[in-house]
This record gives sequence, C-alpha cells and structure tokens, in this order.
Amino acid sequence: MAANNDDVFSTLIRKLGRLAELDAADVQAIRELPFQIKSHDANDFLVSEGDQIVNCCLLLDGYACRHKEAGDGGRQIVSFHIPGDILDLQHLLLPRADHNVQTLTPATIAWIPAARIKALARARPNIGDAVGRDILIDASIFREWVLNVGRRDAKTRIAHMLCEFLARRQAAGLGSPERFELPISQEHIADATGLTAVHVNRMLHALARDGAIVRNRRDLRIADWPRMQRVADFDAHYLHAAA
Amino acid sequence: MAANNDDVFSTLIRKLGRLAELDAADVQAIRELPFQIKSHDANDFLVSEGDQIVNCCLLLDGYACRHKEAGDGGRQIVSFHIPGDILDLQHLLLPRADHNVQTLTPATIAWIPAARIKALARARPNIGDAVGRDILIDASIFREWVLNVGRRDAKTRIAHMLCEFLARRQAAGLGSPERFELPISQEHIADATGLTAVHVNRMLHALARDGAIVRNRRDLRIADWPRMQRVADFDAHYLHAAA
DNA sequence: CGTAGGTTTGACTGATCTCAAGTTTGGTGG
DNA sequence: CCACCAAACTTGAGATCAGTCAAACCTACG
Repeated sequence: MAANNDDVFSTLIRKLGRLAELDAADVQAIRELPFQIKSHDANDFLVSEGDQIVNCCLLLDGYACRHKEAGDGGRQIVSFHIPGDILDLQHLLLPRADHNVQTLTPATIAWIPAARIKALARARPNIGDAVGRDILIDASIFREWVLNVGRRDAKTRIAHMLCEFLARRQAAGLGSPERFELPISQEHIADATGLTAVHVNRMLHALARDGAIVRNRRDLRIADWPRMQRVADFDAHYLHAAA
Repeated sequence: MAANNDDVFSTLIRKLGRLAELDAADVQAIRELPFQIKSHDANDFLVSEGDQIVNCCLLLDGYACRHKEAGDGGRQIVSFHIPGDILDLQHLLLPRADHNVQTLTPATIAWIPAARIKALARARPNIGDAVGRDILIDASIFREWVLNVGRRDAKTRIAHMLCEFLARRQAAGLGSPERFELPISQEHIADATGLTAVHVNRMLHALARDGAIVRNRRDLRIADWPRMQRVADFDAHYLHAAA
C-alpha cells in the first residue's frame, strides 16, 4: 500500500475522533505531527522487549500483535491490532518496552515521535482525552483477556477472541462483520488463547459443527451472530464502545 | 485504622512521588484535594461492574482486588491491591466500570472525586505523568497476567503471583520481603491464577517440598528469593520499577 | 464449645497436550 | 504452465496436568 500524508492524518483523526470530540484546532494540531512511513514484511519485529522506545507506530494498513515470552519458550500474544490502531502509546511515559510488537501481515506503519504525541496530548485536552481513553480501553481489553484465558474453556475462549476481533474491526469501520479473511494462523490463535494449535483446530471444527461459524481455512463466516456471541460468552461492554 | 487527613495526603504523595518528581506546588495542589474516608469490612464491594463511577478510591489500609465474572459463574481476579494503590483511575475517562472491586480484608478507603484528580492531572504535568505511569504500569501487569495464566503451569503460575505480590509490597515499602501473612485465601489464589483451590493447595505444598517457600496456612516465608524467582519465572522488569 | 470458613487429602475423571503422520494450499522457480 | 516446497492445516492415539467430588480436619471467632 502506498500511503501518503493524508492517509496518515485522516487515519489518526478518524481514530482519535472516535474516542473524543475534536475541534478544528485539534485537527490542525494533529496535522502538524511529524512522521515517517515505512513498509514492513509479515512477521517483522516492530518493537522488541527491552528496547528503548522513542517512536509510536500508527498501523495504517495490515495487522500486528503484541506478545511476551515465558521462560520455557512459550509465547503469549496479548493483543491483536488492526489498521488505525496506535501501538505502544505506553511509551509516552515508560521508556522501555516490556513486550514485543510484530506484524502479522505485510504492513504500512507511520512512525511518530512519542514525545510529540505526548506534547500534543498535554497541550490539547481533547486529544489528551482521546489518547487516555485509548490507553484505558487497551487495559480493559487486557483484563478481559485474563478472564478469557483464565476461566473459559477452549471453545468459548477461541470464539470470544474471534468475536472481539470482529467487533473491533466493525467499530473501526473495516469490512463486513459477517464474512472475513482471518489475517492469522491457527498457531496465532493458539498463542493468543493459551492453547495449542492442534486443539485450536479441533475447536474450530467444533464451532462449525455447532453452527456458530462456517469456515474454510482462514475464510471465516459468522453463521449466526447472536448465537456466536452466546457461545463465546461475549459482551462488548468492555470495549467501551470505541475500541 | 483511624485515618486522618495527613495519612491520606502523605499516602498519596508517597505513591505519586514514586512515579514522578513532584515539586512543592504539586504537593500543595494534592493537599487541596477533597476526599471522604470510609471503613469497609472484608469482602465489601467498592465498585460493581456496570456502575457509573464518580469517585476513585485510595486504599489507605487493607487489601483489595479487582475481578470479573464469566458467563458460567467462574470468577477471575485480575489484580490485587495493596495500601497506597489508587483503584480505578480508569474512571477518569471511562464512566462505566467494566469489573468489580472488592476488599479482601477490612480496609480504610479515601474516596476522591475522579473529576478532581483528572483536573489536577491536567493542570500539573508532574502529577499527570505520575497518574499516567500508574495507569500504564497497571496495564503492563495485566499483560504479564495474560502470559502467566495463558502459558505457565500451575506451580510456576502460583509462584509468579506470589513473587509479584511480594515485589510490589516491597516497592511500596510495606513490611518484610521474606516473611509475611497472606491477606488472601487459597480460593483467592485460585481465582487469580485460573486454577481450583484444591490444586492451589497441592501446588503450595509442592513449592514447599521444592524448598522455595516455607508455609503454614497463610503465614508465608520465602526460603530462598533467587530460587523462588527462578521457580516462578519472575523478572520484575514489567513492574517498571515503581509498582 | 459450636460453627463456618478455610485447608488438607484421596480417588477418580476429563480437557487439553504431545507426538506423529498425513493432507492441502499458495507461492516459486524451472 | 507445471512441479515442487514449505507452511499451514488436519486427524488419530495415547499421556498428563488439572478438575471434580467427597470427606476430614483445623482454627478463629462468636
């Protein structure tokens, strides 16, 4: 994807505008942000645990995830990211990365100096609120993931993860809610749900048998959204209507 | 515990001062915050999921936790809190609670209007940074919990939870790092680690057999802190040196 | 001293993992 | 355009970690 300046600003303004009311001066201030656009391959590391971070990345196109590693080598994905997401807003105040950020697909990223975003958030209360809300919703999603991984059985857990992905895509105005191509492998689903890829595969088949989804490899269709939500124990309130 | 105004301010100033440099004007501004002190019994709900929140609670004395419930009734604790912690800073920007907050022991709480904290954080950059860091470290801990619950086996998981609890108590300057009385039951540990109380009990015995801890009911002693950290796969970097 | 909540122990069950072997698919180079 | 390859997906069989159920056993507190 060839991204230009306007893509960056319109993406950013759309994102922040969903989180708080922005006035003309806010929009103007955002348009003065410096940035650098880069294309990345799938599976590129954007941030590695322990890195000292000075730029935040705005995902313009493609998908990414954040993950951590356990001592025994087990990998845990802690969040998925869709176009429009600003990754690593935490580095506005915490200099060192406590996790990795990696692309899932080829991706276009706008790198923006964290200090500039911080200054902007401080100077313009609406933008500060939007950034703050984004950070807090992020945290709310982590809490839901702790619940998901800690207390739901495999089938429910996977279904929940899919529902969240779908709901966030929809909220961001990306593509159809009923049918889409998963940008992630079953291995990724396993790493996000604390399961093994083999078991994920079995449970996806079980979800299809239950009539909650229709699926062929990564091509996914939600047969019945209310039923899917029930199966998934999914209630979108934790997304605070704006993830 | 009979708390007075000075306890509230000194607790708050100590807490925020660990997160950012505060100058005299910051301290003065904090001292102008209004609040209301209340005593709570053990197991009191301070916040219930769905509540519209206007006050943040500063935990002056006692212990508390935040938890969510799955559709099948399973409970997942998502964080533990120790004296000095400010609970629910998320309500500075998100009006509805997405989880419950409950005391674990009898507790003394200072209730502070969220709007006042928000105004203070906006007016005084140092305080804004401190509050922001607290929120971000909170989120970092959630990420670690996702990893803990998702990818570590039962023994490691419990050990990790204990290490974190210990490390945070120590960072807050509370009591001895080697020996302390757990303010939580094995049921609580189970709800925090996504296990059952029965299995928690067995794993605590296993940790004792391994020589990592010495324990009699809730009286806990870390026999060998380096060994305990190894057993727990614990590395405090995710606490960003100030939880 | 009786009771309730918490802890401990045992025997059995079951969800998920592990290991191992195919199968399908999309991409790459001839 | 076809052949091949690597990655992802699929399926089966057996092992294991953690759950379930049930019963004692403490111990603090009223």
